[in-house]
Amino acid sequence: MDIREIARRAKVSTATVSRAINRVPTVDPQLAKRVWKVVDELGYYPNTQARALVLGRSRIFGLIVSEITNPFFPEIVQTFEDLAVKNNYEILLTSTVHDPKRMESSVRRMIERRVDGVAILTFGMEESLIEHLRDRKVPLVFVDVGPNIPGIANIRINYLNGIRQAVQHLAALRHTRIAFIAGPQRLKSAGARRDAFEASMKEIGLSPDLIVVGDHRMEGGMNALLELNKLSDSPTAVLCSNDMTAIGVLREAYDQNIKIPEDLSVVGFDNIHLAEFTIPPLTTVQMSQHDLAKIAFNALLQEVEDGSSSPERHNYELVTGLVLRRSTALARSRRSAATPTPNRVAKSRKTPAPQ
Amino acid sequence: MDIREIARRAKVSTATVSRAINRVPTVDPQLAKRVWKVVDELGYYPNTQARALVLGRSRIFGLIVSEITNPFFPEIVQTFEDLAVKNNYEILLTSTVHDPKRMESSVRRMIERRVDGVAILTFGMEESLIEHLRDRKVPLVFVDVGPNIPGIANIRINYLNGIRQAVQHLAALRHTRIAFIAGPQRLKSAGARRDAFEASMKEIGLSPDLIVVGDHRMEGGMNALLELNKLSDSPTAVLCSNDMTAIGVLREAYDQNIKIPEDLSVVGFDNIHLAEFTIPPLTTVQMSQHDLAKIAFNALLQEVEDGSSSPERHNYELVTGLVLRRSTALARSRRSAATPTPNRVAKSRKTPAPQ
DNA sequence: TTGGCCATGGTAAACGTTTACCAGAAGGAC
DNA sequence: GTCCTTCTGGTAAACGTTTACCATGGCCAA
Repeated sequence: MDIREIARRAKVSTATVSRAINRVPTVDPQLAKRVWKVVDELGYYPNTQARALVLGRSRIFGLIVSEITNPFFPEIVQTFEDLAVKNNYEILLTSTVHDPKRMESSVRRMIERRVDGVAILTFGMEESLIEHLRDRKVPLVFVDVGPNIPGIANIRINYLNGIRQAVQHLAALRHTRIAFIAGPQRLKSAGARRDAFEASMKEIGLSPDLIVVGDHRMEGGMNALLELNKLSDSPTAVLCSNDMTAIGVLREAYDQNIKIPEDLSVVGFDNIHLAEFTIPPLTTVQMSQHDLAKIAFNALLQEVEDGSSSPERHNYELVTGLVLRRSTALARSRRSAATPTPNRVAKSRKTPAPQ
Repeated sequence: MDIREIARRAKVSTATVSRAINRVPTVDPQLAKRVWKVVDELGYYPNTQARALVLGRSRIFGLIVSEITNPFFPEIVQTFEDLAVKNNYEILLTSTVHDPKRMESSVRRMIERRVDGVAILTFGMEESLIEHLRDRKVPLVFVDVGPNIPGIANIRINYLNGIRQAVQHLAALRHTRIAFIAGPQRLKSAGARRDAFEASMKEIGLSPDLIVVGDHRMEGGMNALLELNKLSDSPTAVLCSNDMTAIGVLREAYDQNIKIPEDLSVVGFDNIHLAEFTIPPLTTVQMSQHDLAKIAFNALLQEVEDGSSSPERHNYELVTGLVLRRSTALARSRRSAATPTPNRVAKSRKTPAPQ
């Protein structure tokens, strides 16, 4: 169904229909009413791609995340979505699952669909891809230390702040053997967290040598704790590069019958909603997903609406801070050296579902 | 940058460029090579909206979920995305957050963007909205008992199967006071789960009267357990309408110092990835998100590619089954009636993050 | 009455593709 | 050499909008 169809039935021209629909004030109220009547009767919806074609604006924002199944991201996506509906935008979501090929196809898809802007929340993206976007003048916003390409909005995250609080919190609880479970090495954001950890440790005269790398997922957290416990002088506290890792640690500790927080203090990072519901509830570094999404969206919106990308708008900073819950406690004066008895049950109980 | 620009530089017509790009075999290999060279040099990407306009196909599928922050959905979205890239589709995601207004705008957006099909994974949608879509001949696929509109593909979920297994499992562990924490009442899917519970209980001669309603979120699970424990004859086992609810139950039990599974057996539903990482790991009814997404996607794909919507393809069934982990155990012969001592800490510890 | 100005709506071009249709070249048969 | 066929590539219309530009008609002033 056409705008022409509407025009025919309302006995006006397509121009008038278009004007009526877009509420151009110069159109006679009588005519407008006639047009709207037909529109409603026929259940006509304008074709956005035709409109986009002539307007040169698609009203679509791209959102590239690294892994939608990591609960960190859905919270961002939801806020982004909320803002999108409010502003009459769509969001084109891609999840790169850390795969370079997928990153490439993400970027390609964004360009082919002629999105009006892209928010990049995946961290290991090749610079060449980003330049590809920049060359087409697609407004871009980066979260975190993106490659330092001039003219691209960056939301810097102040990791140090929150991580320093976490480390000092642990130190105040008399922990000295504090381990860090890092994220995937190629991720800049993971690197930044790790750097913040090292800096914070050194600040208070502790050596940040207990570092093992995970994968920002629960599985990695489990393995990391396993590894940490093999050490002769295993830590009394672990700081994790993200909450999912911490959840894995909690889980592995349960298997090993290590009591949290009595035997081991655990701190996460991100403060995803879930962190309030772990057992025990997770002390973690907060970084507001909501604010993050909001800043990203508005940065894009401004750039496309104003056209201008004033340089002072190009740097945003997101603060982080510690939120205390129940996964941290005073370090034991002397931690028992005996290997804790595992209560891991036989594998055979993990019956796969019939299918 | 245009197809015309390419044509000019390659010294051919736009028709040839189009044909070369789309790999039409009748075009001379020499010419094709010339075209591709220019395309690569200029970094040209076809404009999909122009293409969609003339083709009458947008290569976009709509995906309406009820709450992207519920971990159940991201797993579906991921699979959907995977299939989308493979088949050169985009997905237009909307999250209705149980808001009728958002459902309406979801549908409107889908239509305006001229999606080629819609998968509906939100459950309380008004029939009128659905008919709106059907009237425009948009291929539709429903998960679960959608309204019974003929000509719309339905993925029926066999709840009874899995829930019966769960109930029988609990009964075999000598539980007789088995409670059910239902989902939001207006959700048909939640209703179906509840019905399956009631039927399964009756089958083995137990009365399904211990039912309290939650919200399919962790908060609701916590409240529900609170309520259940107020009862004089509180249950020794709880079956939850979804895993998030179960996670809430676990969490509340922790606060109340109720040991899982010794004092209380807990069973979830959905088998989200997280269920393997709760404490204790959650026994739950499995329903493969992956399969679900796959079926939904393929149903849509077939309908748009074949055009035909053969009726036998209109009904799919997804099986469910129990997966045993560690949140269930033998019922205590006599459960202590004493109220368990809460170990809930003072509220003041829940320090909000600085901001 | 006539000329000019405003207000309003219509005509048609443009956005960037695809493809039906056609034109021209090449080659073969007579 | 002429005609027919085949193969390949070009011309132009179409997809559904928006909007610059123009036409019309009404009103007022002289």
